[in-house]
This record gives sequence, structure tokens and C-alpha cells, in this order.
Amino acid sequence: MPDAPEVPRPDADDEDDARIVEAVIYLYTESRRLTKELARAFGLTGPQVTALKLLDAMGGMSLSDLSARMSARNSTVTGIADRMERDGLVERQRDENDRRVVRIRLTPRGRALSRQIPVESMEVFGAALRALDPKDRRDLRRILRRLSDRVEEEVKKTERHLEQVAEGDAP
Amino acid sequence: MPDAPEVPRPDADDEDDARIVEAVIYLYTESRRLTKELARAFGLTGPQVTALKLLDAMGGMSLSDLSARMSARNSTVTGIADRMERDGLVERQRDENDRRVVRIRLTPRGRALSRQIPVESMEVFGAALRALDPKDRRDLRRILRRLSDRVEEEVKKTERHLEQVAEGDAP
DNA sequence: GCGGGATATTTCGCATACGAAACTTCTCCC
DNA sequence: GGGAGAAGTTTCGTATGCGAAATATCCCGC
Repeated sequence: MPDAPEVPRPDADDEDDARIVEAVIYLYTESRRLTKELARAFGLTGPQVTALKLLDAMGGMSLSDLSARMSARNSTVTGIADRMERDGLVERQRDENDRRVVRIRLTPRGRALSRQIPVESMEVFGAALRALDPKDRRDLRRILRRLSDRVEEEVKKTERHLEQVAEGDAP
Repeated sequence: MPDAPEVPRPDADDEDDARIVEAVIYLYTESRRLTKELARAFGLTGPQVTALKLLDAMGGMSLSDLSARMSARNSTVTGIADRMERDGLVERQRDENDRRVVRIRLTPRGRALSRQIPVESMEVFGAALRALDPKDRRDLRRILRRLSDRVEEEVKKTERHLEQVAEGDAP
């Protein structure tokens, strides 16, 4: 679905905003789609490739760290790790010092597979960025930063409001 | 999981790129999370709110059109429509002229619910954009546009390469 | 008017994805 | 040092999300 964050509004002035939003959505979904496509060529899924590459780069990490790096919840990554373990790509090992922690490492097979997957293909985004004018790149970073800050503010504001709105429940 | 499209690279210069990518991901996931949170207050899910608002605005549409507007596949939206129908929010009706087509309309209940959901909460992104300096907004649009074009080019290039890489399959 | 390809939707199997609850282990405070 | 609470992981239930295959219908050419 990806809940398209924008809903049609008749206002004329918002055309520009809509285009910016579309661009952000496009960039996100496209890079996601590409990872998935790349993964498929190696019999993997998108998140599995992400995990494989992260584990290869970091040489093993806790499940929580892996979750954080993948911007996903622990309960989600547990499942991904399960399937990768089933396929012999990773191993789980209880941490000796803190037995709550599960360390996840690549098996030799997982490592070999990771090395076969070209990184360049995952970097379409980076390549496009490097192709930008240096000044544009600086501006982009600055503006996006500012935009993120504003969104963060709005979020806090909205979240307070939301609690008051939630009167008319349904199903 | 959202397959984070970026993978750690040791290069020093890429810090900036990483930050841009992070910002894009942040903006996307945040607006998605907000829709979800808003939805929850009304006993719905993110995509359901999106569908509800679209159907309210358009006054009923075919499943394919709805899918397109939601940037999702038909098979995905079928499920969403199923659950909304189960909850009495929408109705399916075969199109008389073209009996392959299924028209989806809000029930009175669905319409009432839609009207209760404030649109503003879905527009955190828009509000943040409007708060930007006009020049920044113009620049942002221009640069994102250029970036999208470059990504599109890269995608085409990569996709051709991908077919050659796909030798070493796995699991 | 009929046969074959195109189009719209659903079904099926699988992998994410999340939140809440359950469990284990750790930590800190008294 | 013992218990309360915190932290890390898993389990469970539900909802997306996709692609491939099955179904139903349309449409086009002949």
C-alpha cells in the first residue's frame, strides 16, 4: 500500500508540495524496489540482503543492533534471522557476558554469498547524489535537514492533538 | 524492515550522502507512522484510512483505480477491501457496463467515519513544507526533481547490468 | 459469432512489519 | 543478597505487500 501520506486537496498552490512529496516517495520506493530486485537474483529478499551486508560489514552484532540498523523492530528481525538461519546463512549465539543478548554472525556460506552481491547495485541513490552539482548537494542536505526538524516539531504537536481527537472510535 | 537502501561504506566523503538518504527515509517512514497512529485512534489501519479518504473524495472507484492511487498492487488492495467490507465500511458492486470491474463505494457508516477523521493530521509533511523559506522550497523541488531523474537513469543502467550478474544464485 | 489475446479481480503462498505479552537475564537499590 | 524493575529476545495475532496462477469478462479480428 505504502500509505501515501498525501490525500488529494483541490488547492492550486499545493501542486509544488505534492511534487516534493512524490519525489520523496519515489526515491524511497525505488531504492527499496531495487534492493529487492537485486536480492531476487541471489535467491534472497530485500531485508535479507540488507542484513547480510550489514553483518558482513560489522562482523556480527546483537539482534537489537541489527534491528536498529535496519530501522525495524526486534520482533520483525527475529523472523528474518529465523529464515536466514534456516537457510544456513547466519548463526545465533548467546552472548557470554550478557546472556540476554543474542549475537548473530554470518556462516561461511553467508559470508561467501554476501561477497558475491555487488554493492554498486545498491548504490543507485549514492551514484545519483554524486552526480549532482556540489552546491545542490549542500543545499539539498541543508534543506532536508531543516525539513526534518520541522516535521519533528509538527509530529510532537500533532501527537498531543491526536489524543483529544480520538473520541469518535469505530469498528 | 524497510530495506534501508544504504549500507555502511568506510569512505569519508559519503557522510553527506548518508545524511541525505537518512533524511529521505526519515521523512517517508515518519509520515507513514503518523498515518498509522492517526488511523489507530479510529480503529483503523494506515492503508484503510488512505482508502477511506480516497473513496470519500472520489465517490467510489474501481479496485484497480484505488490500487493505483494507493501505489499498491491489486492483490494487496483486494485484502484491504475485504477487511473494510467485513467491517461494514465499504461495499463492492460489479460494474454493469464492464462486468470484470468491481466498483468500491463507502457505506454510510464508512462515509461518516471518513468525515470524522481530520485531514490536517495527515498533512504534517505539507505543514512543514509550507513553513520552509519559499526559495528553499523552490530549490528543494528543483534538486529533488533532478535527483529523481538521475536515479531513473541509474535504474535503467543497473537493471541491464543485473541480468548479467545473476549467475551466482544461492539458497 | 467465435476463438484467442487482453484486462480486472481474486486466490494462494510467502515474507515483512508491528504491538502486546511472555520469558530470561541483568542491574540497581535498599 | 534479594527483590523490583529494566533490558533483550521471542511468541502470537493481525495486516500489509508482492508475484504467480486461476477466473471471469471483454474485445478484436476474421
